[in-house]
Amino acid sequence: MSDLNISKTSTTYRPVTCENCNLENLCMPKGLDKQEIGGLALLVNRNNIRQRGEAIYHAGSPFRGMIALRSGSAKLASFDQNGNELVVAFILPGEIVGFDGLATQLHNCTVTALETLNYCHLPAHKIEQLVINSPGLIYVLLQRSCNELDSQVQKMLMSRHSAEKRVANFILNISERLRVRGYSELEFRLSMSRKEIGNHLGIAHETVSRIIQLFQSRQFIEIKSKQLRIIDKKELFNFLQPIH
Amino acid sequence: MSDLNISKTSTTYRPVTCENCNLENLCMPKGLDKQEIGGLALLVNRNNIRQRGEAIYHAGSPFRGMIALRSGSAKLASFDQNGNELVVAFILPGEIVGFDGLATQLHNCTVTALETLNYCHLPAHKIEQLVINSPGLIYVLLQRSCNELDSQVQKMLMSRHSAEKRVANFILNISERLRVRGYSELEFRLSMSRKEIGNHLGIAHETVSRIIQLFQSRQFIEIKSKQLRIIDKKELFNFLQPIH
DNA sequence: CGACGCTTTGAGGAGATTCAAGACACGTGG
DNA sequence: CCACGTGTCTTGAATCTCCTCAAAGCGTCG
Repeated sequence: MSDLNISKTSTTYRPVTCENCNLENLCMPKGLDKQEIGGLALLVNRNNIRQRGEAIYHAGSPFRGMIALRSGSAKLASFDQNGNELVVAFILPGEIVGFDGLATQLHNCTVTALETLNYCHLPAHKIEQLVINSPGLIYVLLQRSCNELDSQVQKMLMSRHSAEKRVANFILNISERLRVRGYSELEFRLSMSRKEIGNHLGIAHETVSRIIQLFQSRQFIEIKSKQLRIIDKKELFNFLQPIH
Repeated sequence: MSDLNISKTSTTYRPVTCENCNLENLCMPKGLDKQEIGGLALLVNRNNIRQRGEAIYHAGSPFRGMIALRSGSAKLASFDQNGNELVVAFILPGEIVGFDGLATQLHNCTVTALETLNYCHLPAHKIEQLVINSPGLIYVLLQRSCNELDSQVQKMLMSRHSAEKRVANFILNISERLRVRGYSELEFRLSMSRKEIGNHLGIAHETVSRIIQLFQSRQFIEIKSKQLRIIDKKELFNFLQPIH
């Protein structure tokens, strides 16, 4: 609380709105005019926090609206009829979730914090207003949704490849997404467990572990627990080639 | 041409538009008011035809717009860097494709006719008009896109299961989609090859063949070449249960 | 009718899983 | 600050599912 007050009285402080959000062009406003961004700013709830293990929304619950992650990371997971978890995606800052509930008005997935995170929330009941007042934003959501479809197809393509290629691609994919968002692309923390990685990639967690050790033994990466450093990006890319 | 003229002078003839399309509630107009449907009718090109093996659009080509299949069937396929095909989905009447090009304005996938087909086409350049003139339609597209995402997650869930469960689920999935669209759910023609089924399900075509024969030997189905009859739907469902 | 592709069936092998057990890391409480 | 316990991670060995390769049968279309 005291920290917050200091910030508020600081001369450099400005409240974070959509206009000056540092996720510009990564979150929803991409491609909108200033008027529309201003309108969006009035609808969005900012600065929501979740601790590791806490959910933002649950599978089966009514559609909550769209969520834009500002910091931290999360996993998006679905469940089969027996309650087995399927990790659909890992979510990084600037990425959006919520599409899994938009069509049916019931969430298909659960979003769970992998570490302390902060997010913006566009409530479901305000989306209808946007259809009339800011159709451009709905179009942006449509584009985002289609981006998600594209990346699902990419994942489907990867599922045809060996476990080694999947892990190499996974590391490079996280690296690239962090780079685009201004984080270090060569050194970062894997906030998810081996089990969650394996679940997401469709391989056993023991296999993930073996392959990570293999990459380390070949000096492609250095791994200490969850801390990852990419030593030889080129060799990781080579792993994706047909010869392997 | 002469057939067309006969139709036009026939007293029972009415041009097919979005207002009287027999795909009502399956194609895009779902949830739109009459004015919007009328507006859409002016933008859509109807009665496009492709023969078996011909493409509606190709991966890598500029976004053509949205396609609603009216009759026949198609496959939606992506390709990896080595040109290997990945069958992303099979498309049945009333279903929509085109999302793979909407975000990037370049198609990610190729759509190929599996048999003679007929489709409606909403051209790409007219979609921008819709954002302003008929935001409701963009919202419908967003919902459809999210439906696609949901079904991709379902496919991801199935990929965790055995080859037998995948084939059982595939047959039941086609059956259900045909039923919803008013076709026979127990007897139909599989317009795709075993190879394409295997590619889509992530298993070898020999495995598909073996499992289809297994199902036939157990009297769950009857298969003659591509003609399929479901004899015991319940037993196919049983195959999806954990005990198997 | 011949050729080609699709489908079926068999045999052997490879990659990944499962099971098991020990090492390690982390958070808690003494 | 260290001991402790729990969950995560690593490593090994045996097993299994499915793939690959091969060849024959079938269907279809020019």
